[in-house]
Amino acid sequence: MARTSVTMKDLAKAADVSVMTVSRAFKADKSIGADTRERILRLAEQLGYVFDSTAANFRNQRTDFVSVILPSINNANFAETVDVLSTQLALGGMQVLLGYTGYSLAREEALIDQMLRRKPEAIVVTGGQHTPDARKLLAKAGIPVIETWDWPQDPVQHVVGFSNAEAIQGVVDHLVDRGYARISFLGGEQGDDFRGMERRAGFVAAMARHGLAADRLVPTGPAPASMKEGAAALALMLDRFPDTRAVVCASDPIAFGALTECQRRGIDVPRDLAIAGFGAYEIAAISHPRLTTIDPMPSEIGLRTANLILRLLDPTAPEPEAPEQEGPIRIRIDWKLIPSESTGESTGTR
Amino acid sequence: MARTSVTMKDLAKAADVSVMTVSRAFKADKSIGADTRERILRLAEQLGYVFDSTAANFRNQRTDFVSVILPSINNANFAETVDVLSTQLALGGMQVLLGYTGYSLAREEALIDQMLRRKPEAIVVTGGQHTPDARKLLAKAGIPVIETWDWPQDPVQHVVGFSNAEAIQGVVDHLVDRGYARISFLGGEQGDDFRGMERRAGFVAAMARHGLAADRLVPTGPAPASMKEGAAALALMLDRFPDTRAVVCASDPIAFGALTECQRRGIDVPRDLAIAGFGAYEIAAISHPRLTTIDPMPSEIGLRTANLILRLLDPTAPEPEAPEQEGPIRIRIDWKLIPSESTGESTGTR
DNA sequence: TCCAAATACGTTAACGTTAACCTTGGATGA
DNA sequence: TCATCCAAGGTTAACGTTAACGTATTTGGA
Repeated sequence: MARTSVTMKDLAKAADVSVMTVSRAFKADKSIGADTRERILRLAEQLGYVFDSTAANFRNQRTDFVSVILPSINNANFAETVDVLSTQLALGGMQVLLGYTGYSLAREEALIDQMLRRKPEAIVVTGGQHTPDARKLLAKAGIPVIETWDWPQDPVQHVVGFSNAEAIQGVVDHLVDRGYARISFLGGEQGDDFRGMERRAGFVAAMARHGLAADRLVPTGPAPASMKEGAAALALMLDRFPDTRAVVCASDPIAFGALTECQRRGIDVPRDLAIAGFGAYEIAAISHPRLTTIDPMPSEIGLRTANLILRLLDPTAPEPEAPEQEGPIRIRIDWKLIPSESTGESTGTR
Repeated sequence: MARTSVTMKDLAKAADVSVMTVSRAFKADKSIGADTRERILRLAEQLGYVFDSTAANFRNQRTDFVSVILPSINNANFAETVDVLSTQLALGGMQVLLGYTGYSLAREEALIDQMLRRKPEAIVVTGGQHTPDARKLLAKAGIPVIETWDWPQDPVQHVVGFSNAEAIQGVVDHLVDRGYARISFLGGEQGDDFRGMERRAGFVAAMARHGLAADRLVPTGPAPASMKEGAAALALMLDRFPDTRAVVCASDPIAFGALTECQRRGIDVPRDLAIAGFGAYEIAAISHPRLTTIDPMPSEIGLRTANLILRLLDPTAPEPEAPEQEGPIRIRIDWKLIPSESTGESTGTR
């Protein structure tokens, strides 16, 4: 904190008014003369006064913080959600407090505990999977809790998300529709990577629904899966299931890694092998060939989450019938299948 | 903030002790009996008490916040710096406050102003370019100011960065070394994208140093340049300077976009055209061919910045001779050239 | 002309926690 | 046996801002 901090008291003395008048000068308060306000503001400039939000927040019992907990910021999808969320909340005067779990539920619990001490107005978590203690903390926090990027079977409170399993089924349907049958899955098997695991489960379910064997499962390492791991997984897949005609990947980085491995081996995509990803990363739209993928609408998630929070915290909002309990809000995000070059043209059975 | 907040006062009443004793129970304070502490902690659990850091921070005049201002979080390089920085600072009990400028100096100024009101312990900015008012705000903030990801000619205070111009010269040297002469540059021309512009300037200077013409400059759009813009820029370059044998790109996304455009056109990289990027993104290490690039050591920047902050704020640090003014610290990060497949083998003049 | 209402301030107390200092009842040692 | 010390607490006041309320002074309408 600044060593020599000029406070409102100093300003008041210099302007020969009360501290309250100074306070009013910095607010949209009409019960202060225009000239007085201007004089105080000019004086503030001169004395180098900086408004102390921490004191104001403390006094008002309102921090204007929103805690956002995510696995990692080093992921284009999460980054986009956070970008939009932060920007939108900033418009409402709120500041996001970011925390990273490193894909560990234990760290998530510790983070939630820490975050709650900062008295945020709301807390946003990624995924619907938490430790029992984390759930308890969230439930008793007394502030809006929003789970995102998932469609929890038993939500804590509000939800802005989608079913990863369903989205993957969209990919499988697309491949089956194009005539593919011998389909492998790359990714998601390890420990705390619940989104990856849910995508794998969705793959298995979708294959079963089509009467196809879903035993071509190739794991990648613990989350986050890198492009390199995608390449390695494809190599492993070719070794174990050489007659595979299409691969569904748990993420675009995995898919792109797999694509590069094909390029190195002279395997033509999609002629010899089709590849589908997940996430609609920038790379999917420009790689050669372009990757078929699922767009989970990360900016939509960020936007809807921000707007939900602003609405929940808006004191001027029209109270519903039951004054205190409006009930949790569940916003389902519509993922979009983006069919592209890497899963080829529809040409009968393959 | 939680509707019904249990305070230390409530806890004190329940435990039949003074508020101060409760406070001590939550600190590493030895002047409290082990049994009393345990009793209070258990009671806290029961009553659902949550420690209020905002009050503690206010009372202590210490927020444990560090403001970090960057162009965008949706950039793997910045994201990595922030990831490491946040994680490292969290070890010291500090929380990062993130702000995004969207590559606009005007927004940077507004952000700095807002951030300073939160009374952070230190402020980290990206780049050495600021509006005059922003500079003034930083200089008078009374807290450590660290400029990163750049090597400012006139630093505000501390610096953890590198010269983008020099780094690009490393790329040019590498290309010239491999025998390339007709070299184009893609990227960096627009408004507030100073890092891109500095890289372009570095390119021009390096070419001049080698006695080569540096007139093959192809701009991309305003920052951040996308892969798609990289592809478009390459197309434009081929049109304008068809005899080009190598392209230096202001970033890896641009370089990868250019690479895909080559693939689509049947241009063999590096046989027909060499491509070099900047940033050592994941994609550079796995694309086919792999991209020659510059690693600006983003995690190193984050780590060194975090450690610098922790050291500057550590009250137990040995005071230097002059008690108050140690003088600004300038940490130069060593970028690394990563030569790879996209700039081919050294085979004489091209 | 006179009173009510509006305008432009000032006063008081409080938000939850903690540094600094004070108090008490043993234990310790000579 | 008594001064001394320590462990384990308690008291007081303060961090900077603002909601709520109080008080002059001016304004305007009948």
